[in-house]
Amino acid sequence: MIPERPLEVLKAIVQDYIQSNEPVGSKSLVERHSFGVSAATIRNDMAILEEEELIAAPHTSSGRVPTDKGYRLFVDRLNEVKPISNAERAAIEGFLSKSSDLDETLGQTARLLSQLTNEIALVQYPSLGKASVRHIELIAIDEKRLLLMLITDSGRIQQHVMEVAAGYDAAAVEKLRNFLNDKVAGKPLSQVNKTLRSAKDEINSSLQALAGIVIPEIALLVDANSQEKILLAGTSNLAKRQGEFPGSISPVLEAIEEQVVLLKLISEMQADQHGVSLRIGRENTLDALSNTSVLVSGYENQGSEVAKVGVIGPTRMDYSSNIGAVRAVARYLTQSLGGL
Amino acid sequence: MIPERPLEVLKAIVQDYIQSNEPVGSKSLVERHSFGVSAATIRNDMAILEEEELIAAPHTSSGRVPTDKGYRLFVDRLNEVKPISNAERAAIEGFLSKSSDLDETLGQTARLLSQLTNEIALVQYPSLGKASVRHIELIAIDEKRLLLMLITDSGRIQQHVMEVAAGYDAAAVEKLRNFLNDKVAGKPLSQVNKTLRSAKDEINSSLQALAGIVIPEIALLVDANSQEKILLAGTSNLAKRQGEFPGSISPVLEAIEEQVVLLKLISEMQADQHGVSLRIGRENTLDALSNTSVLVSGYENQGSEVAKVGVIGPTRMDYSSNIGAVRAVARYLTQSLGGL
DNA sequence: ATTGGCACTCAGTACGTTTGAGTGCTAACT
DNA sequence: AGTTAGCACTCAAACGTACTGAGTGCCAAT
Repeated sequence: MIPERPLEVLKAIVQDYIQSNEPVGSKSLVERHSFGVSAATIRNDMAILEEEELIAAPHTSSGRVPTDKGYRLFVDRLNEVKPISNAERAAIEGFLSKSSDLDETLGQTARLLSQLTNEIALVQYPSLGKASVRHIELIAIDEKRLLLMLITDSGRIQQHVMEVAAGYDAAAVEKLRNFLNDKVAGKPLSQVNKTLRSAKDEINSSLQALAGIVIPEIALLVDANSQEKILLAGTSNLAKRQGEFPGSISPVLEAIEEQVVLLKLISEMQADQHGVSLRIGRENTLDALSNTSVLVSGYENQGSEVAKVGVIGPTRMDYSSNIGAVRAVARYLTQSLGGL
Repeated sequence: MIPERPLEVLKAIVQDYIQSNEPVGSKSLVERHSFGVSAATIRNDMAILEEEELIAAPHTSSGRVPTDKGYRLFVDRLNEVKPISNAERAAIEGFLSKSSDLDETLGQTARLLSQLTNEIALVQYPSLGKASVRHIELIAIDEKRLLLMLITDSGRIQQHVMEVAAGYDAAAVEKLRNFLNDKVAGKPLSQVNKTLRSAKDEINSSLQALAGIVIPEIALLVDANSQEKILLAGTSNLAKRQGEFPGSISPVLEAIEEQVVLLKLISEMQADQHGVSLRIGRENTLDALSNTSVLVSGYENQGSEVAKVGVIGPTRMDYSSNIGAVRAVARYLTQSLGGL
């Protein structure tokens, strides 16, 4: 395998390049790090690294730049995760403690993470794939309108207001609610629609009219529920650095605004030993993201449901800090949601 | 005042410049439009326009570019609003008809408008300033948790799940709900907190513990309610055109991600004769937006509440089309929300 | 009021030169 | 065998110079 010193050289190259955004050459390397050997020796080591495709030269005689493979080795074997500073920790705690509802909390989290990392932050809404119905509520708002609520065992609540023909009966609403809860409470969301469809016939004929309105609305809520969603923040962070970014940033922005694609991408990613999961450059199957790295960590809502939170930035990102920040934010988010 | 032909020339300059993004000169002007006069004459007219600061030259000998003042005159006096195409109308109707809840609808609207205009779209959440409480609902989810809901007369619903000390009484919950509704139903949101604070003493002592938990939560919901919010879409549209954009786009992105500032800006804007409201370049008090125009129109939710929807783009934007698109989207949005 | 003519301006482009950071290789050294 | 100094070589970027052409401004003629 590759001997020790060349690996140290790779580490130094990655660090210097992340800092300066300039291809780094042998001379500046020996100046800034104390290898105890001369530039010529470093050059030999760099030749080895280049042989292994861990670094590459943008053009024939220039400094070297890490390849995706180089970053990967760096992250996996050379990089110590930098713990977040106390100030940052305080910021996270301050931000998340005053959260009120889920939307608010996730929005805050995204903004916070984008400020912490100076990258684009993403927060996936908790998936409801495995959730089941805790309760269905029907409330009369006024003479013509009913409020339908769907409460899942993960604590997520969705509601919808329906117009119904005037003059329904309060007792009927009560009856229908009890009927519905009998049928679907405890059932996983995925089975709600089927269950209700087959139960339709059992309904007391006096309730049929009302049920005919309510049941399709339940179906809508269930569908809306299972549709996943991603929140973004800090898009300007990418724009701010368009100079340091190879190529154009607009395909990147387009790609990540395309929720479906992004969801697919992050759902494919499996957590590694750090509890975080990282795709570097072309490791992303998306062409538009071939110059960016995607870094995510899972967080938990109510102990079981899991979704992801993370950042997207140039492959030349500060992995040490970002991994620390993403991990910390995911942890605090889990904590904050547990208490919701 | 300025005679007729120079105004026609200004119109042509604006149109050509919007199309080509090149400073436009007298020669190309006579080529592309049939003024029936020679380039030299057009030059004289251009001298008048320059005198009036309606156009300016980027450098001594080059074509002319409209100034903010030029765009303003163009929009106010020369521009016919281009009605949206049938295809676009169909797209809007298709999109908005399948909306389910408010969040969904507004999100769709933002995306739609950004696609229609190729600009950044913004949608303000309906303001709740004048809304009042229709109903407060308290529901027991399980032994330890209560669901609190706040329903306003505009149909917006907010909910929050609270942990309460185990072993509260179902009857007590019922009582507290009735008490709360007696006190605040029909009251404007702005008075809810005050009313509840002064009503605290009237509460039956057996309910005090529960009320002590619930009332602060209501306050939180009210506050969250009155906090305004803006949705953005199509940020990549700006990045896509960074080439045609003078200066850097990142201050712009930063500015519009700063909700507070943006809210202040659009709330200052008053609708003009077209039902839309437009700030061109430096007319925006924000420095960061000195190269952009902000175009908004009001929409209505449930007949009275009003919020804004619009686009942000370079001053060099297609005002004809964009005004048409924003107007149409605002109209359809009002319509779609009316039926919610 | 309009026009053709003309000198003038200046961003942009093309092209050759210089500069310097950096490489790769070899031969000497430990 | 690993390390090093030395050196020829490469090439992007910076710089300088010249050229081009779209466009102006002005004047005298119509």
